[in-house]
Amino acid sequence: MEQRIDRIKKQLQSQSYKLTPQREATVRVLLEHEDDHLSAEDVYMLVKEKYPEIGLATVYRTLELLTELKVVDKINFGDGVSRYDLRQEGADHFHHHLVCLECGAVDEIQEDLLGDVEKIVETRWNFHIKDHRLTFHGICHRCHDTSSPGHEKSEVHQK
Amino acid sequence: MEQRIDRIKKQLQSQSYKLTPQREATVRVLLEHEDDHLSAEDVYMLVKEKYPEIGLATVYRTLELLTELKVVDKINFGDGVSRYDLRQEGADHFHHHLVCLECGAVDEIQEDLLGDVEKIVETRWNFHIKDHRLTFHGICHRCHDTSSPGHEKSEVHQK
DNA sequence: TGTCAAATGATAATGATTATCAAATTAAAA
DNA sequence: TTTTAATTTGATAATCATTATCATTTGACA
Ligand SMILES: [Mn+2]
Ligand SMILES: [Mn+2]
Ligand SMILES: [Zn+2]
Ligand SMILES: [Zn+2]
Repeated sequence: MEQRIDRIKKQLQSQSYKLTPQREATVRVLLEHEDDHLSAEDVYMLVKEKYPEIGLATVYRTLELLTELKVVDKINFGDGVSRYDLRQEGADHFHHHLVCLECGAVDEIQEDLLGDVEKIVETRWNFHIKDHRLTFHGICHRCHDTSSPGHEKSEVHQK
Repeated sequence: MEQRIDRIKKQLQSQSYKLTPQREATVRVLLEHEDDHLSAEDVYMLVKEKYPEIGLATVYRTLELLTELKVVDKINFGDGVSRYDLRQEGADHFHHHLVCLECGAVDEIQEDLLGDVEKIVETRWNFHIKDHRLTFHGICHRCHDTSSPGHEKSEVHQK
């Protein structure tokens, strides 16, 4: 955790940005919720618990900055808000998502899986890939397994 | 074209919706701009040319309805607006997109390409796929081919 | 300690989308 | 054809996420 923050600090400083207390508090929230997909508002609420003076604009600015530095990825699942997803350190590709239409859960796929597809796109479309977004919509294993009557909703659902 | 509209009409009627003149005008605009990725506002402007009395709210409602019927897919490329993309008739999967970071052009990939990946996701994650969204971000063939000095921007760029 | 750019927080502004509601249209019933 | 009831529409207000503004604070450094 501390090492992770330290590396982000160095990354900021390498572009002559400072790791202010507000920025650090925001990064800590992101690290502590690595598996979630928080909106700016979500992050704001969580940071406030530890750093009540922080302003919403600062959270937006910090998330914007972290996106620029590729510390986080900004993603949109189609419910009118942007969500921010911490990148795996050293991962050269953004991970994929499984969005459940039943319970709203968002699960992650860290494996690449797209190697062959990207090779085809690069050569056949002559398109030089820098990044990608892959999201599957469907029924998650929890909703799938459970027989229809009275299966509870996941707590990980959006909105 | 007329046949295509006729089939959409039937699809609407099968759910007891009417193909009103406003809806037909909207569908025509979508068909005439099949390769583009229009925002609601874009559609509104274009429909107004043929049907000036139409209201913006009606366009939004029509696009919403067509999304429900899976005539169009709603997609978000990360510039604060939703875009509406006519589905290929009979295609069981939404097509993929290539977004150029240089000129903003959005190209389409109609081929599936994801067959193997989906098989893996279905079995290994026990996730029942209903739909997907795949977008590559990178440098398109036009910007790639052209040597850096003075290559013009595509007309297909967003915003 | 004094200086200056960077960063912050409060708040106003913007812009896309949605909600509201009275009027118009439509299809079916009488 | 008239009546009726439900659907659809257009104008406009409301909402909500995000961005812009600006006065104040902070931090690094001379
Ligand atoms: Mn994720
Ligand atoms: Mn498309
Ligand atoms: Zn589920
Ligand atoms: Zn390009």
